[in-house]
Amino acid sequence: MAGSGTRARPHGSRPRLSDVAEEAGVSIATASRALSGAAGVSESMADRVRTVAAELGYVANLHARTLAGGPTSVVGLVVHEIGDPYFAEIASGVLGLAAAEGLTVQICHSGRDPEAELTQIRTLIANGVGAVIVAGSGFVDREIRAKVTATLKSYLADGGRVAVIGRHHLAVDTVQPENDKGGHAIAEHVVSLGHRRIGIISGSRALTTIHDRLGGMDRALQAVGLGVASTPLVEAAFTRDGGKEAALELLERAPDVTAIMALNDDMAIGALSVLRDRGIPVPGQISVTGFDDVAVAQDLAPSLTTVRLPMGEMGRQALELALSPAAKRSRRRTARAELIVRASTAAPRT
Amino acid sequence: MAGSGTRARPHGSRPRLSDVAEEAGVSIATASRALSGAAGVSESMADRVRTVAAELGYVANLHARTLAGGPTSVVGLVVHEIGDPYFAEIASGVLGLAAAEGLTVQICHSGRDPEAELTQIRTLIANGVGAVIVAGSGFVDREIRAKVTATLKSYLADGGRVAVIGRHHLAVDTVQPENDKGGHAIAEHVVSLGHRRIGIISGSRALTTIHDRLGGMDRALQAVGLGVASTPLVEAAFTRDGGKEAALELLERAPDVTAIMALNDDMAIGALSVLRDRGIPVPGQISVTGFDDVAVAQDLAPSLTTVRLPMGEMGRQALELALSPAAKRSRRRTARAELIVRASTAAPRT
DNA sequence: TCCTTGAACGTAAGCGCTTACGTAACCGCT
DNA sequence: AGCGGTTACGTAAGCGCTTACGTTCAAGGA
Repeated sequence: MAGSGTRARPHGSRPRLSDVAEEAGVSIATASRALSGAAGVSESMADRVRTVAAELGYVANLHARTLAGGPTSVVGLVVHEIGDPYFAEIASGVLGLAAAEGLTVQICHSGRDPEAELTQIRTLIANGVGAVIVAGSGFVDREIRAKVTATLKSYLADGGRVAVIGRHHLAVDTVQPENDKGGHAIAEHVVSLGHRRIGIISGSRALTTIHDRLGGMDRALQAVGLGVASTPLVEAAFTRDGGKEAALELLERAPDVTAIMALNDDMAIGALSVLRDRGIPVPGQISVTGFDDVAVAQDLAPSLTTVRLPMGEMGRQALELALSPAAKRSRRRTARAELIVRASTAAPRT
Repeated sequence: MAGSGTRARPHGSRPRLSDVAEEAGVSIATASRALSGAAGVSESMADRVRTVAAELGYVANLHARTLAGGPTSVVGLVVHEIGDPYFAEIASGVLGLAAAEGLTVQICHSGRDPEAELTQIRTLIANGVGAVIVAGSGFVDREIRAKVTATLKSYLADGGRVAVIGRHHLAVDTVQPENDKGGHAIAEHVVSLGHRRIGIISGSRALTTIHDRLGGMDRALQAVGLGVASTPLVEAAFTRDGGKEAALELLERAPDVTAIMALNDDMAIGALSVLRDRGIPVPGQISVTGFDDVAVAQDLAPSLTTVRLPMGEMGRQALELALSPAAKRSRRRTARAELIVRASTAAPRT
């Protein structure tokens, strides 16, 4: 953990609190109180100290402050992959609010590796962040989940704050997108268009998000006598390339499908590219749907029918939860899923 | 800066170095040396301490370590907007290498506001990061630039490490994409197809990146008796919506253009959507080009002719520079620009 | 055998802050 | 005038670590 770290500068030319105090002719205790807005300093004195601090360009040393028990001003954010638009937009929401609150954010991305995620959560906690936000689906794996839960619990017990996005089984503050409802809506849209030979391209079912979305889809399919279990389904990486792979395999296994539901937009984009390469018209021959409504979904050709999730807002709310005083019971905010019908879906050819 | 921060937990149940030392029956100095791999401890003793530490689940307190003069393990990254694929991919490169090196990354995004950027650089430095990476075009504004430079210089003088991406005028380690060369390549491609009535949609020229890209384009245009100065050019926000706006205005001002060069992919995407809305065939009637080659460029319809920049690699290299020991002279690494010809460009109708 | 030497470990002094507690001055009250 | 109660500030004890400097002890040279 240290190895390649750069060495801290010895003193630096940065003024210290003692410099400010001396210059203002007060004790460092008074200076500290004045600058932190604590009680016990006269208004005139506080003003004087603040002025001197400004003149000297004084900025408190975060490490010293935190070590001494002051307020923390950094929060941690763990995502699967920051390069993904889904997570990038969540991060953007978090960063936006953080900046407004004068906080900075430490971000880790796990590359979708459960072990790495656990390690990173621990690292963030060790780094002394005041709050941790974990974004992205949890892993179904019992053992990992137990460890994550235990880690977060003990962090909470130590006074840390935690919020998760899309992981409703953890008993902590949660921002939960309506994965089930969204899955239901999109599947219902597809069947209501008349599709009955439907294929699904999915990420790993080890992700709870997938599980929930599939659950919603299943309900809609059941309503017309189908079901996820009896539907051709291919699992692949939850990415564009995974979508390509899955689409290829799906077309092989079930060449007669009239609709393909992808479990996120990235996979749908991959599927679209495969269909384009094959010269299969969308939605003429096959309809395609996504999930998330990443920014580019509207710019694809055909523009993508999908379920919109307010990613930025979700990030923002997660931070809000994390910043609000801890509650006895864990709170939950729901992020609405909204069906966005665009040009990639149509009734099947008869 | 403090205000909304959460309060640091008082003790927490986290084991401290003294706990490890006691358990192992040594002094904390020895324990510290053993864990940091410093000399002066016998191998057997070091092993014992490490074992105990592992058993106790000991993780060093970052703040204490840094305050005491240990190595820093967090680096700062400043980008314009983390939600943009361009910056998200840079961040992904940084995070990837950082994780491998056992470092964590504090990310700020300025929302393209020069003042905010300066503030955030200062905040990161105040937070005690060991290195800061500033990504994204610099602002041409003299005053701001001087302040940024001064801030980074004094940070460097204090032993901090700095690397910038795409800001060649700062005398610090730089990863520089070939903006000029890329601009030249794409413009040359367009004119070589036969286009002579070309429009440009651009972000603010206050960004050095834009300046450089336009410079390259100008050289290519000059070669056929044109030039940026005599070319219809619309400035707007460096985003998808900015691209829409700019495209609308451009079509009004110069309805007879046969090609539109956008200064990044986001703007090109916006332009494409306007053209689609208007029913203007691309590239049938108007060719469109972008810049950056964000992931979705290949998935648009038509797929986008653009200039590829290795964003992830740029981020990675920036961190590499920042981690390598400081050199007397500032180093520069060049990120190659590569023309990617896809389906959005064609010869003009005759 | 005595002294030098260096490896191995302990002692303790901070790093720059926050804050519990102590102290002095001052208020109004009886 | 004498008292308790504020208020405004100073003193000093850490927060959990790193590291310069001491100390101890075994090995080696004379």
